[in-house]
Amino acid sequence: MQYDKAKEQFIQAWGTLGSAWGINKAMGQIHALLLITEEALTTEEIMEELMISRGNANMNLRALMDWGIVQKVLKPGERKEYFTTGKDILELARQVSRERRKREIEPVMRVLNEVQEVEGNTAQVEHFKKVTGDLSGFTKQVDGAMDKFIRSDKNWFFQVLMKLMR
Amino acid sequence: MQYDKAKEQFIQAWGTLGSAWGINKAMGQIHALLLITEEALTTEEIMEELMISRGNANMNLRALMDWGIVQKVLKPGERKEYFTTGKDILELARQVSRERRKREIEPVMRVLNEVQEVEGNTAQVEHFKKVTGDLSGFTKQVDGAMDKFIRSDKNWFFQVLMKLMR
DNA sequence: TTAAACTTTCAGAAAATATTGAAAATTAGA
DNA sequence: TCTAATTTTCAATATTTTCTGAAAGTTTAA
Repeated sequence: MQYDKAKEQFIQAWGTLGSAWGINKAMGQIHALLLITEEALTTEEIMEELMISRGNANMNLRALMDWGIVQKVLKPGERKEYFTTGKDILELARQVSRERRKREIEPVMRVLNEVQEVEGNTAQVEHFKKVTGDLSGFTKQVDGAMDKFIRSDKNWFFQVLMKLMR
Repeated sequence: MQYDKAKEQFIQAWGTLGSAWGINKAMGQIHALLLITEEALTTEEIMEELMISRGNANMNLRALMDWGIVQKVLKPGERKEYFTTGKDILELARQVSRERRKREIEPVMRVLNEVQEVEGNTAQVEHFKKVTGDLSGFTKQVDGAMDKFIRSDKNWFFQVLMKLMR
């Protein structure tokens, strides 16, 4: 397979995968492009490569920086901003976990705790408490595991996976 | 908190959470409603409760059945179809993992493998192979862990979490 | 200062996605 | 068979999300 073809396919796939995970296509594609490019790129280069507008490129670069997975690089003597992303996949996964935990798990836990305060002792209410309690318990466990993963060093994850697999 | 209020909030939250995970709002809400309702419900009841159209209810119920997390219940002597969902949260998580693995991990692994066949030995191509190779390795590990989780019995998961946490 | 280089914003346009509702299809009993 | 109950489909519509491009804003160096 030709490099250009492979690159194109990879960028395309990363964009599509993003969509399934609530990340928009352009954001996924910019990230893919930065991943496979060793040097940092300017907004211009990204616009041209992905054929997107300046506004779009700018917005999604900022979003990626919000997620903490893209960094701004300033080159001495240059006015333009360059962008790059870490090439360490495990660190990437950790950062994504960190953000999703903050953005999704925390709000869900808050709601689950609130609704547990429901009054009454009818079968209906008891059932409601049971289900939301179970969800809450499960969520807490997952949250704890994510926290551990996020704080862990490089080796921990693979060691754990090894243990799980055997 | 009143039951109706708690119910409303829970359904709302479940719908919103779904959106962040590529599942549409109505689908999440129907699932939430079935979760907290012990008895199976008809399409009519779901429409009324969530104030959605027949077409919408029907489509999303079918999607939920596709995911394997909602079941059709036929009551003897009744013409209408009733719907329900399993109340076991761990089993739910397992089923969702099973489907996401099939729908997302498999396609990504396929692309990553294809794209590795890129020709050339320039620094650019070498870097591309390195990054996609790393992604592929990571994905395989995650896939393996998910597979294990999916096949595991009820106790396994909590045992593992316990191990991770200490 | 000034002005060129560059970045950000944002209203409107376009595209993608979700929803409706009524017609068509299916089903089961008379 | 026929018909009424029920489910499914799908074109039209509404809503949400994303994207564009030009104007406004900011920065730096002369």
